[in-house]
Amino acid sequence: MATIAEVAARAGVGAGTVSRVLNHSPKVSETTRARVQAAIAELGYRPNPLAQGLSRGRCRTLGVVVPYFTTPSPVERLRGVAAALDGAQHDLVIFNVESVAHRDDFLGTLDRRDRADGLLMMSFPPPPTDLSRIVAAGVPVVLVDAVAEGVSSVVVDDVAGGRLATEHLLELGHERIAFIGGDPDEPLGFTSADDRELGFRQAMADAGVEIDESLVRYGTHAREVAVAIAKDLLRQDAPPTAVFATADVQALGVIEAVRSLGRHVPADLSVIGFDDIELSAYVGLTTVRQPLFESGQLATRLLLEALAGDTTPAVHVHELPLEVVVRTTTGPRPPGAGPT
Amino acid sequence: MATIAEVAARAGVGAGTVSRVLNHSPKVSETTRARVQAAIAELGYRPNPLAQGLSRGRCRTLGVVVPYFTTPSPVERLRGVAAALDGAQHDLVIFNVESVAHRDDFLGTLDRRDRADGLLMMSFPPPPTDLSRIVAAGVPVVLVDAVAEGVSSVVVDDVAGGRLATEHLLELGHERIAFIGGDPDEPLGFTSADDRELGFRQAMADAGVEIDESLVRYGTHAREVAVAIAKDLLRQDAPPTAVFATADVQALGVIEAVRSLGRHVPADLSVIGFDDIELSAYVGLTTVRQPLFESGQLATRLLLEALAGDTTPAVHVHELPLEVVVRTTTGPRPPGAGPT
DNA sequence: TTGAAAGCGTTACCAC
DNA sequence: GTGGTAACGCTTTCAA
Repeated sequence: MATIAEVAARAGVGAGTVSRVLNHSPKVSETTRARVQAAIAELGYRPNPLAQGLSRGRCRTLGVVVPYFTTPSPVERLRGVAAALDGAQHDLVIFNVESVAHRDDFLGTLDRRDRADGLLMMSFPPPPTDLSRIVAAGVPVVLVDAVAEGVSSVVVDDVAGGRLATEHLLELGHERIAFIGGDPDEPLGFTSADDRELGFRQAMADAGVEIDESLVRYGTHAREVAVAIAKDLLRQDAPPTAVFATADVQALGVIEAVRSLGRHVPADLSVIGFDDIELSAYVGLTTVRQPLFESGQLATRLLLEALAGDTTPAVHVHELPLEVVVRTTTGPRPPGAGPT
Repeated sequence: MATIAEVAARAGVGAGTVSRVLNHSPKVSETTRARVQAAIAELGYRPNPLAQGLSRGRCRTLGVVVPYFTTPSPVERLRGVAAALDGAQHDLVIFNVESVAHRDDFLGTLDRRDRADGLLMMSFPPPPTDLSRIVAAGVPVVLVDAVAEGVSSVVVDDVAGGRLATEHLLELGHERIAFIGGDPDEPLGFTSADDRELGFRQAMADAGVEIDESLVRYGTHAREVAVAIAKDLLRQDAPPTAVFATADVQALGVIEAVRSLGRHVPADLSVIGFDDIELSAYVGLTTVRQPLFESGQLATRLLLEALAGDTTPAVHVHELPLEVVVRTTTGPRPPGAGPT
């Protein structure tokens, strides 16, 4: 592999000049530039990224810290990241988080420009001390689906989303509405499900409909868990006529449970989810759509901007719109469905 | 950020000694080691990866070159990669390929240890010249779902898989079997669908069943494409009673088409796919399961082995098993379904 | 406009 | 065992 020194020798110039040509410095005469470029071409020279990184203090790498990066929502977001990164001069490094230990490992070491030029953190609230250490170290950070003092973020209004979902069910005449939230023991502390619950409660209160707390459940995103919850819900004396699950993967589990009991969606149970993952369109799940792809794309753009400009862009919370996508899993409350 | 020099100064030793402590060299006395470690702890020192990389000629990074990394099969494979990488001292860099230009860009620049210590290439046959250039540069490569001279790979027997799928349908009594292969204009030159077609043709021939070439179609993995093909197939005068789609995503499109025509699976049409992506289990798709997760995991292990040992491991083609997973989308040929 | 040389932070070789 | 000191390959002053 040719080095800058060899190129310089061949072109009969100093290494500095080659570097200037490489970095499009305007202060190089046309003739030398041509000569250097010829030498570069002849030698098939490409700069060593490690050396550039060491010298410049950056490493042309974008890190994405993301829990369970192969699950549907993160994947959609990463699709957006990849799209925004296309053509940009940065490699995409994935820091997959599956436990608090993972998270702390990564966050503990990413507070320097030699590991990643910029960081995207997705769907988990970074511990404030880690975050501020990283920011203080001069590593630009953009949060997706989380907010924190001093860093830009891309979010949706989960409370409003919870309200939207609930209102949709209320409008269809449902009153015995079950709610399935996130795992309360989730170690990474995701908050969006809680916010959606808040929206659920607000909408119910606004509609003057009392919540039957026995219909409020929580569970992980494992399909079996949602299946079990739904079965239990349906076996009650007074089963719900509708369910709001705070994640599509849970909603899909609910549908599976309904079918396995020989019941039908939405005739016996209306189901609305949240996210609008790819699978949902296929299955016909009614859901609150959040722009997952766009969130990754926008966040990446913000990060690239922060990297490009020498002036740090203003900290801003970008809110993406939410929208109820009505498909086939929600319908009017069945006429004889118990006392209101 | 503390440097090795500062640590050395604080510990009252030379930088070399600190380096030795860092790299667990045995030739350091216990007392100095303790002193150095104390200094490291006090200063919160962590070595600069860029500098280490430059000096050592490696960069503790594993690159995965993968087309459409957010589609179901690659995602499953990446899950295996991440699992195998857990705890390993390497960052995961994704080189997402969506065009020949992408591919050539990456393959053109990845022939050096300063970009990635090792490379996984998934599901596309790397151009031989690129591959040999990379290998010649000393970058260990493992192929997944592709084979090439001189590099280890993890594969399945796609021909046998095509046979398996076809035999399953034949055993159910089907004879008018449609086939949906991959896009012949696919620019990256995936070959697995072609091999599966070969297996399809072999099995049909072995069973003495003639193939109606009007039932042999090709298309991309976009769902609409499979939907269109299936609709067209079903509108024929003598429609098929079964379909073998070489990818689950296509099979799902077929099912969608059947339903949209008011027909039923498998009563009107049996459908078998290939891959066994996560969605397939959910939908109940009968399919030929290939160990996607395991392929990524095994390939990563092989690569890590190659990186760890100073002796290059023997080149070997690892074949993973294939298996028909019978679920609910295939059934016996309906009695009155046309002449055999 | 250009060359020379001093970093950037490690590792590894060579003496002691 | 340990310190000193070249690399490693680039960027970026500083002079000229």
